Amino acid sequence: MDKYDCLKLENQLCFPLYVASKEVIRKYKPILDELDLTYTQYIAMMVIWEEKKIKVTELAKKLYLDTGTISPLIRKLKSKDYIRIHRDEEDERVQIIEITKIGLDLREQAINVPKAMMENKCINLSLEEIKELKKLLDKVNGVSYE
Amino acid sequence: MDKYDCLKLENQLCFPLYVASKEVIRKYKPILDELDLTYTQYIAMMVIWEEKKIKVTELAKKLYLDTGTISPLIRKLKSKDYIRIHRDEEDERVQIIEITKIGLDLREQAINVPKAMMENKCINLSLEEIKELKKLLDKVNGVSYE
DNA sequence: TATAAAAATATTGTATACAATATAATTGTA
DNA sequence: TACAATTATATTGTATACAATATTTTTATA
Repeated sequence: MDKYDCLKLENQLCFPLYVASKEVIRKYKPILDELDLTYTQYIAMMVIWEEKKIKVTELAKKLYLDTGTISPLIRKLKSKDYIRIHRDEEDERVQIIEITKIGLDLREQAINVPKAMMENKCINLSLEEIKELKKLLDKVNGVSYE
Repeated sequence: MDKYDCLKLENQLCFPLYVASKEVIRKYKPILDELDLTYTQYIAMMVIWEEKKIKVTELAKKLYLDTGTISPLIRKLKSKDYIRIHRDEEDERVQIIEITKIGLDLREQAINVPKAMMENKCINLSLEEIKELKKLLDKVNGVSYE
């Protein structure tokens, strides 16, 4: 018990958080490789599949991503023809993302991703623990349920 | 309730995990800026402060980092004179990291980092919740207590 | 004891991330 | 209605990350 205890890796919350995030994303990789998607591209597509049409700013906000990350990300998704991009006629600053036919087809394949993660037991927690973990993380993120 | 529910962002565990990790690291930034350390450099220094002397491979293992990440990381810490690096005489492949005087001095300043994170209420959880969250994350990471 | 396998690093390539800065379009206001 | 403030994006710079590949040294084995 000395004054340096607060600097021990094992006493941090941030570190297991950082490790868990990276390790879970790493487990997605072989599964997402089959869809030619990275993890970041996958969560972006999740939003786009849901919304069909969304402004770049809204997408960035939902994903908690910076403009410097979003710009090349949507360029990439566009180059894969999963999305189309056009300017808003009402406001020329705004870019609107729209899902393409190919993007929608990808969704059908993507349904197997969560299934595969489950089956490979990629997260070693019970359903109860997963729920509890998600609740705590949402609280950290300031996400509230109504 | 349709077949696409499993692809909704709000139904994922990975996403709040990914967001929480990034957001917590982002909150460290202004505090670590004063020590001229990035988050990754900070957790590396935590290990080195504790061990005083450690092989690169061991450090990489403790931090769950790839050789492609560790190599430039230790180069950076060396350029800041926080560490010294020399080859193991027993095994010429091995690099040994050692803390310097400057590196040890930094530790005294770093003691204020966890304090500052607390005081700024950077993580909006009770002590009880933090403990529970850490326990769940450690389980995800396959870390066990004895 | 050659030689294959393993271990420790380094390097290259691709993809994030975010801060800071810049630019163009829009909106608010004196 | 000029002009400042705001908004939406893009770009640049720095730092991660990890997979794949290469190199050097050590160890294991035929």
